[in-house]
Amino acid sequence: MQRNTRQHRAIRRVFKNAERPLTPEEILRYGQRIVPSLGLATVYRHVKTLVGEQWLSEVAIPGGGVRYELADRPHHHHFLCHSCDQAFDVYRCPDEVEALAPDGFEVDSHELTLFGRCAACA
Amino acid sequence: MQRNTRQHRAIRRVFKNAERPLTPEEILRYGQRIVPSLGLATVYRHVKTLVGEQWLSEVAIPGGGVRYELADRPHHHHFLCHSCDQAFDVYRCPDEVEALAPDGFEVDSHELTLFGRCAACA
DNA sequence: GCCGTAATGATAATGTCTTCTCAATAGAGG
DNA sequence: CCTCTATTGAGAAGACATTATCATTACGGC
Repeated sequence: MQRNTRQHRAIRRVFKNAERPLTPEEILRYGQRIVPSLGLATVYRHVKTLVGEQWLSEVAIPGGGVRYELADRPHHHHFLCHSCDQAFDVYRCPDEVEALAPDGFEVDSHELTLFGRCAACA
Repeated sequence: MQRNTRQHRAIRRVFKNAERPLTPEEILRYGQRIVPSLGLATVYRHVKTLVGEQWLSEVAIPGGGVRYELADRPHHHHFLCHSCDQAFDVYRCPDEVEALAPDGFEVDSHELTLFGRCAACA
């Protein structure tokens, strides 16, 4: 991952354009619009590297598969549309979440996922 | 699943005693304390049936595997300890969660998961 | 433009979780 | 207690996501 290949540029461009977390299949699909020959193995290879470089971060959504998004986004949560199965960002967060844990439990992070239908599907 | 077998009773007892969501492996381990010969296939068979009967419900925790819990529990959320990898219940919930979604999005459910160390591990 | 080699992409292999198969076992009605 | 057959349990098989293999391609320094 030291050469500046078309595939590498394409994958980074896909994330720069995306406003939401993407699955490997979505990355492949969008990337192939830029480099039609792009293969799934290359997607996985670069995603792994980019996560290691902290350029991407993993998004774990209950029920859905693993997704990835730019690591530099501020704290936020996600919405999963059960109609089109796409994930979206939610930039609002309930306060005092850490205080919800039972006594004696140490909270160091939290995930909030909303489920329903996105604006396009509703 | 019409006969009242030792295995069936054991699996239901495990859930009645459990205060937290269990993975298939945990169900197997606890169930074998009651019926030592219990096999994993039997666990999966009964879990599937019990979910169909709405006696159990699936708990999707980001990052962790699938877990199951009694379906009759009131609305609550979960805590995943990254030290012992056990899930726990959290019976407090932030208000107005549904209002967090962007305009035009219809929310019909939500999941909140806290991560950290449980009381026993902290 | 050439060359060395990193990157690619098709496919095989892997790992993990879940379900299927089938001979042996054990509920439960008579 | 017998008999019928649903259930069990061990292992095989399947499904799925991710990673490894390796011949081919194409960056990029010279």
